Amino acid sequence: MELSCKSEYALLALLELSLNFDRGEPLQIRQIASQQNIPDRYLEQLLATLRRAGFVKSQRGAKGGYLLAQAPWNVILLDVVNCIEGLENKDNAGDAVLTTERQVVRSLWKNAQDAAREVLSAHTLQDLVEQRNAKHQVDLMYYI
Amino acid sequence: MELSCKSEYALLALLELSLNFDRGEPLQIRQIASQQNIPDRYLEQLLATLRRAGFVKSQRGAKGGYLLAQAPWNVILLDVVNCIEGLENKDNAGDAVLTTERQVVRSLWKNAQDAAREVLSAHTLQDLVEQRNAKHQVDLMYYI
DNA sequence: TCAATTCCCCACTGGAGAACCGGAGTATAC
DNA sequence: GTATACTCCGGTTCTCCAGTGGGGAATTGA
Repeated sequence: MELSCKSEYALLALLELSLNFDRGEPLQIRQIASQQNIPDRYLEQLLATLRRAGFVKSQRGAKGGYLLAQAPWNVILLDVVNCIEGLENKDNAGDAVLTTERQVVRSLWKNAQDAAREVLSAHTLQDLVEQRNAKHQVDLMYYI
Repeated sequence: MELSCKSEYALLALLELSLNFDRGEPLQIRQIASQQNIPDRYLEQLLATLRRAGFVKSQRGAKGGYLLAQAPWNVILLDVVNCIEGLENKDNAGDAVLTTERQVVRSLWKNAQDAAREVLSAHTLQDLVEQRNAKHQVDLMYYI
């Protein structure tokens, strides 16, 4: 459960696509990448993962690009992170038997993990959009 | 914020030391390691870190070993994890200016992190000891 | 039809950190 | 004064992240 560059990039890309959701026009990798200072060849891979997981749709050819596959308010952030982070289910039954102490430590850790997950599962892309718009207003006021 | 082997090993070692806290006799690396299936040469490094951070005391020479430096109910688990995990404060001001979107994503992530930290900061080694004792009882009952 | 554009797929590299091993040194107990 | 056990320093192996590169396929527009 760590926010790697990967997840951050993915969330940023989805956020950009959310901001463009109404227009219906696809956004190109290049545009998203330059907007958010992400290496474009790398972002390409992440978008491929997001596409395979059904978060975005792609459109090939000239004037192609990426579109959000679902409305922003239907996309749970936890799902995105799980998808991008690979969601490796560490099989506890893997290495034979765990000592009682190990079980206790693991279960405690699971509690902490779940607390973090709960936060992520309580928000959607729409929330990010709204926060970003609110913050954008504030930033503009300071600018003036 | 991830439970690496490192942190798990450290917590297990401290848990073992907690179980031995009343006796006042030091526990040797070898004993802890074999008890919990931890490579002993690796555990040595972790205990060194814990010693430098003041969580354990060491005693050299024959009949030496490690002792808990504080009572189990005074050791916050979050502190242990921070100590062992290195607690790298990622300076957001590092790479110049962050886009509004990046700030929003980061702050959301911070919320999730804090939720996890809160769980860890709410428990001490004593809690682990109690859970382990309770679970041990249950396991014994099943065994009979 | 053809060229430009854009996504698609596979493979590779470089670096960082995790996990772990070995050896020489040093303090302590008996 | 010797065996015990920690201490410190270094090295190795492995995996994954971050980023790069090249060739191929689909679509648009002329």
